[in-house]
Amino acid sequence: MTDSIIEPRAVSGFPEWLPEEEAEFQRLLGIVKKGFETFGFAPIETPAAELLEVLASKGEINKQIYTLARPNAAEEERETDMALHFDLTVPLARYVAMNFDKLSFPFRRYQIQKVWRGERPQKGRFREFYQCDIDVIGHESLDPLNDAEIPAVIYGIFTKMQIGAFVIRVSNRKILQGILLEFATPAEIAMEALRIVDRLPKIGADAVQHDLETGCGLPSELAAHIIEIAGISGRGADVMERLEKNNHSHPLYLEGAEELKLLVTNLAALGVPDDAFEVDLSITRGLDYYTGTVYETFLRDYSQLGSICSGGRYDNLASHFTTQHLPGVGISIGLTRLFSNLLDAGIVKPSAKSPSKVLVSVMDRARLKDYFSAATELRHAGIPTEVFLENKRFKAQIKYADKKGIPLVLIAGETEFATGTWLLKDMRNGIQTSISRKELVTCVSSLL
RNA sequence: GUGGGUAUAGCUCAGCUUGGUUAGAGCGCCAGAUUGUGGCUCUGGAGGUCGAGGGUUCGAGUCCCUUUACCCACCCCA
Repeated sequence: MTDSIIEPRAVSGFPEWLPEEEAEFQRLLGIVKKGFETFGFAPIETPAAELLEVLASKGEINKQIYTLARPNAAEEERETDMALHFDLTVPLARYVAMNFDKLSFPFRRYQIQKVWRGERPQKGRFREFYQCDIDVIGHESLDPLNDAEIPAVIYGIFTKMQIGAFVIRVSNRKILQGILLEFATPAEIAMEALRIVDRLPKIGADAVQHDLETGCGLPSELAAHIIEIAGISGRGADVMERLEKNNHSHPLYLEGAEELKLLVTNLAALGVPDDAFEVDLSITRGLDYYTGTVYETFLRDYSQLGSICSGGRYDNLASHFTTQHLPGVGISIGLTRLFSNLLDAGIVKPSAKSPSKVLVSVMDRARLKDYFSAATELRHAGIPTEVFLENKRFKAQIKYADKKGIPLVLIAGETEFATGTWLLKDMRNGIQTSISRKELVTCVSSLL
């Protein structure tokens, strides 16, 4: 045996958590899952790998896509056409196109899976991370009411997470697009202009004005007007009022305003309070497949964390895979990034290191069967229980419960066996109570 | 891809400017004080090729060069 050990190193950008952190992550994951299902979204899972051809359906192969390879495979059996999915939208498009005849529309699905991107990792940016997606896919058409319901899903989830005040910001790309088209801006230029406007909060009005003029060739008056409109934000009703005072008449503009109004007027009934919602016309999202409503969600006290959930409406999900017309609307929560930020900020705290609620200590190894049957009773009652199996002093057993965050310790030695009255110690306050062996489950339950 | 920074104990870091006995601290870990009781305290202990390679020097954790890794920011995004 060689005495050289390989220095253990994890791949940068591929995060992993300690048990007490992972438990918290799983708790949040459960909230997301429940939140999605509460709105009738059905879970699906697609493979980690797709054919490169499928992932590259939008034209070029994204620089950030990882392919799969077997470095030791013989030359002739090397597969180079498999790649890890980069998001969940393209796999969804493929899935819907393939199963079109078996799915019922509108199709409401959620998908919580890891995705992989070849990025340079840094704080809050990973190469492997969880995306939690919901989408509603319509066939031929999808009512704008679907757009209105999405904020309610988001609101429900982040409220349950108890991660502080947050705000869902919503806009509709058709509004700015309509204005640009009204002034005869070519479609591609309009698209580019929206991308620039998206950076308004980040780089400021002057920089955007400059970029719109020099980058897109917009007349300075139009650029200024776009910035003015994009600068509108606030309570839904107030923004709608301001928009109605504008005299724009382009059909796209009117459509966008109408859709936004539908969303705004239904929020209260859908359970989204005013203080968690804002219309912000500067939100356009850089991605060009969004065609109408767009969403971004921020924590009020930690806006520097960036958007914790975003998405929007698109015209046609799977135009590369089918001739069926499939409009949709969806959002994605980047749970890994959110979780890692929440941990750093101390908004979520690591939980206990073990799910165990009871540690059965073993004082007398000759009575093992008594300890095991007590544990079995507790387990049958659904109470996570472990028995201390190592041959160590009692002190070490108590210490173990303390370190693992196990709240209750069941104790029985010579005296207890003699009287049939065991001890139950509550580690949280140090209080130790004598309990009848027969009432074990009842007593434990009442302390949990 | 562009620009900065860091690398010393399991973890967080000091030591480097002004090179010089056995390289330190806090936390964590193990043991004991208390052989049926954790957290607090005290005592003791284990644990380091000072990222790697080369150079300068009588002598390098410290100075110089190379290299690798990681971190942060930009771009973009979740």
